[in-house]
Amino acid sequence: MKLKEFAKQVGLSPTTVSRALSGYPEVSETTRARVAEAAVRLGYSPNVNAVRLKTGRAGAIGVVMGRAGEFHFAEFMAGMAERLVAEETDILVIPMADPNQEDEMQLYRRLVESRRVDAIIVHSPKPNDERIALLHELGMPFLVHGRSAIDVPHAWLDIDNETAIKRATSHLIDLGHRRIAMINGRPGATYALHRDSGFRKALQSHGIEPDPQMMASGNFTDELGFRFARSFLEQPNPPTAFVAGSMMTALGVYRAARSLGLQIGRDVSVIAHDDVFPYLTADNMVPSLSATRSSMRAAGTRCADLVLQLLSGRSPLEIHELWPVELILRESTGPARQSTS
Amino acid sequence: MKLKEFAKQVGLSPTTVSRALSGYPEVSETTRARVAEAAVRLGYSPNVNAVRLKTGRAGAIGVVMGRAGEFHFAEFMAGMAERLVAEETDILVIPMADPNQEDEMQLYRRLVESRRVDAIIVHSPKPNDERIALLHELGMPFLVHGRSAIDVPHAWLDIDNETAIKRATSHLIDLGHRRIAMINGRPGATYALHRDSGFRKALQSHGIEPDPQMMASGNFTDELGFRFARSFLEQPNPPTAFVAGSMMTALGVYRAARSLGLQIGRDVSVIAHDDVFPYLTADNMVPSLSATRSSMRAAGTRCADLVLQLLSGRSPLEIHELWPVELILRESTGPARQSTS
DNA sequence: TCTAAAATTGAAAACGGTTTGGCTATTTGT
DNA sequence: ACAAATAGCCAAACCGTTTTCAATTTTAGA
Repeated sequence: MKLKEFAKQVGLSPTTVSRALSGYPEVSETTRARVAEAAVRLGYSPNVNAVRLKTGRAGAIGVVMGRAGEFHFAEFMAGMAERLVAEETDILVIPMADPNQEDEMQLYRRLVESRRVDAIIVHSPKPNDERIALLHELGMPFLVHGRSAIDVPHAWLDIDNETAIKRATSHLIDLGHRRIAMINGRPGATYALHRDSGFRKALQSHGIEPDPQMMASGNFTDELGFRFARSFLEQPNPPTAFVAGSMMTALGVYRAARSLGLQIGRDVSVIAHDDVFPYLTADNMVPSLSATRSSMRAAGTRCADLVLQLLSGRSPLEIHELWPVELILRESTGPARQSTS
Repeated sequence: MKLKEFAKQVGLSPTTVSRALSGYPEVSETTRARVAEAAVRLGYSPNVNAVRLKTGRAGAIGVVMGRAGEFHFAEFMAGMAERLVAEETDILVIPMADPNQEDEMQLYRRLVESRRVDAIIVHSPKPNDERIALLHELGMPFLVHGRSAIDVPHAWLDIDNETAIKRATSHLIDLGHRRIAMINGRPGATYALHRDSGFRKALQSHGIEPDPQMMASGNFTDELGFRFARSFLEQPNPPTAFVAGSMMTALGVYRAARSLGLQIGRDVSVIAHDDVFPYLTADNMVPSLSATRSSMRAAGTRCADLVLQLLSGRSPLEIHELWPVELILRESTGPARQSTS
């Protein structure tokens, strides 16, 4: 059913019908009601592609998905979905071919030029992120999930990784731990740098020298958690506590400790960052996992909200949100045992 | 840069330029080359919305995302992305408001009518799935990931859940287990029914009566895995083996067994279904987890491929793929211990 | 009651491409 | 050498809306 045909059925011009449905003020209330009723009855809905062509709006916000198949991703998108379901906006997932730098820029450029999305959400930015510079230059509205130090105005939402990890680390120090290992995320990303910084600051303020032998970084997988933890624990002077980057990493750390006969919370303490997944909860681990916690889903919802604000004209300069992170202490952290050496 | 302007620059008519870029045969090779070069040089690319309006193609395939934030989802999409990155097609994620039946139908109906997608992938169908009937009725191309018994022609790709679970269960029986618990997925979905069926058939062919006290189903979370396993193990006549629906469920089962001082692989055997996640691998668990395995990512890639075939005219009736599932035995399964009763 | 202003409605021009049908030059076949 | 076929290109119609601008009807003011 096309507008023209529908308009004829209702006995009005396409113009008026269009206005009635789009809620313009210059159409009488009675007419609007009549049109609305007829639309439902006859099952008319405007052709999206025509609307988009005419208005220039794409009705979608874009998210570029890397190859790594991050488990955070689904949760973030579920959050976005929660907000977007009420709007006439959907999520466009753009597959990224290779982690190749140049290709990625090309991808963003094409994405912008193709006008398939009204805005883009950029994930895990680096301090000097080319994508941000590019999007700004191209005039595409975008929001950064995470932070960048780049000297280009942009909207962002981030969690306070530095403070979170600083508090977590300080807490371990307060418990008497002096040899603390750190398993961080992908090197290069700002969030990893912030966590590193929080970690170092906590140590420093207690006069402890960070030991590069006990600091590692990589993808958030149980495998890496295990490998790193295991290798650290097998060192001559092993750590008594771990700060882990994710729930999966924590699973690996638990496994490593167990495999060496160490009891978590007594022989070794662990704090991890928890993005709050419905399928894997820190509280349920054995022993329950102390964690810095911030809901990925909530972030997705809020990011969607902010993007919508951006699209309705709010300045990117006003959109900066730094979310505090909870520190939830459970059984995986305990006082440091006396050194046996 | 618009077509008209670009055509003028190249010194050709819009018609010829359009044809040259779209690869129509009635344009000479030299002209085509010239146009292609100029397009790159001048940075011309057709307005997607105009193309879509004219051709009626949306250039996207739709996936409806439920609220549950399934962790499989991201992996499946990553797989799709692998295939789609080469095409001019992207993934449209449609947020689903409520798990409300009527609303979901309404959502699909609107999605089809809005012409935002060229095809839809339907997940976790039920034996008599209304969505399939609806999409068929509306004439929207779609592919079902999973299976349905509904009497409507449709393309599908599924893994052989029944055989997988049957083999897994049979293997446990061969090891001497007689009391085997089953923790299945969301009731209602065909895959869960197939698994149930495989489970029962294995028992039956060995003359074992399934015990409803040791069968449960629900979301794939570690929490439910733990709860069910724990309650089963605390029964007067506890199971000696578990068939678990997912990796997360298995984590919960491991936890439950440990919490009761039972050793996995010796006191209790566990087999789970593994969708192959990069961040949580069965091989790395302690003890390593025996599993029925099938790559979710590969399924995503193949589904994308099949949808593209569907769109280029292949009949849905020809598209039926049933993938075999590997059974990988590791340390979590072992011979049943003699009953202590 | 009559006119100016306000409230409604419509006709037609975009939006930016693709594609039908027609029109010239070339080839090709005999 | 000539008719028929083929290549290569273009003008114009069309896809289904939104929106400008103008026309018409009501309402308000004097």
